Amino acid sequence: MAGLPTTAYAVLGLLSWGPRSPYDLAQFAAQSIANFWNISKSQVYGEVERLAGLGYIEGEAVEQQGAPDKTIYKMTPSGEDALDTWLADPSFDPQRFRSGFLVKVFFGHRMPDHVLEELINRSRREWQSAIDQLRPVVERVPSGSQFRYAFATARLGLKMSEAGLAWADETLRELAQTRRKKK
Amino acid sequence: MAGLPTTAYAVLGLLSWGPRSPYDLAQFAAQSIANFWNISKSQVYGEVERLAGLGYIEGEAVEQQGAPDKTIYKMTPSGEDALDTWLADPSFDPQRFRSGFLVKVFFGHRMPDHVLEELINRSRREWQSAIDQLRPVVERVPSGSQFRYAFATARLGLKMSEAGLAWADETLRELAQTRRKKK
DNA sequence: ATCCTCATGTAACACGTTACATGATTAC
DNA sequence: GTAATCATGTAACGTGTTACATGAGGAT
Repeated sequence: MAGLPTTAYAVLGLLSWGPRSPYDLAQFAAQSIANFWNISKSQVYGEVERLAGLGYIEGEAVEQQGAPDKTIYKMTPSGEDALDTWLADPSFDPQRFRSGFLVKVFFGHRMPDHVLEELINRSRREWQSAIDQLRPVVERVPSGSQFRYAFATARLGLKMSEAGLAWADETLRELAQTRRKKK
Repeated sequence: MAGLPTTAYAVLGLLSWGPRSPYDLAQFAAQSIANFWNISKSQVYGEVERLAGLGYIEGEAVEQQGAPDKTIYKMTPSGEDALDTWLADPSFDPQRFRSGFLVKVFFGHRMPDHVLEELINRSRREWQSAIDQLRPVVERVPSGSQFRYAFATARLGLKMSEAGLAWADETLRELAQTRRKKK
């Protein structure tokens, strides 16, 4: 039934944690769900527009000095309903993993070995830094918190990154071995 | 100065494995790189257009009976150059993971427990079936093959899926535990 | 006979990113 | 005092998905 894109519900959901301006929402999104659902700043502006049109949220103009005026949005009861209805539907939006890096690896037989190696090394660093960022988050999760599900997403991110790191190491070893043989 | 989107190079790269029609290319893509770089049918038509305009590939019309006529594209030498130049550049296009499912989990505190559980169960099945699909591929990789890098991407997919499965199991256990406490 | 899928392709639209714009602070 | 960043937002564009179209062949 519903029909709004996930991004719309994501914005709505973030607003369920308190009123915010689009600008703040974008920042909030970047620090919370961005690892598995990135939303660009402009998209947020678009979505609040749509949600307001549907009556799911309401905006209030706030004048400021020292910074441009802004609009702060907050959920309406009808927005809460919409969010909960969406959440109650267990239909499974397929997950997409998109990696230009892997496209290059896929054509690795056309690449000079050292370039492939450097590429994989970069991916390794990338994953390592994701791990460094997520590990502390996952470890300091308050176990009884009502937000443990939010943290669960970080746990998955961590596991995925660890898998990526392991793969990079494994593949680098294989590359080194191959090169030794060729010599 | 490159500048083409990854999708274009992906199509070009697939053509490096032999001439194909856009329709066949789309199928080929679906069976090879789709796990980390999905390309829709219509996109393929668009990209061959662009690549042909750049002189990277050439199309030849083929008449058929019993099926609509088609155009078969093949790489030109200048296309090979373009592909190799792109491959030689180790710049790192950041990987994006997109999962509406995780967005729901993120707001799990608003969901009835059994819905969350069902959702995670679905993701579990999803990952399990990815594993079932990838494991045989990874295991029958001919070790000396020039295509071992292509298989390496499947290995990563497998590791990622295993990580997802482990997470689902872990999270389901946690959920069950929480529910027991609440009773 | 009818319906479904295959093989080919096009068109419309929605999603998402990047670049632009602007005045106020903060940094050097 | 000049440059970078912050806080707000808009506009333009490119990417990607979904729906449409069509005739032949296979399935029931």
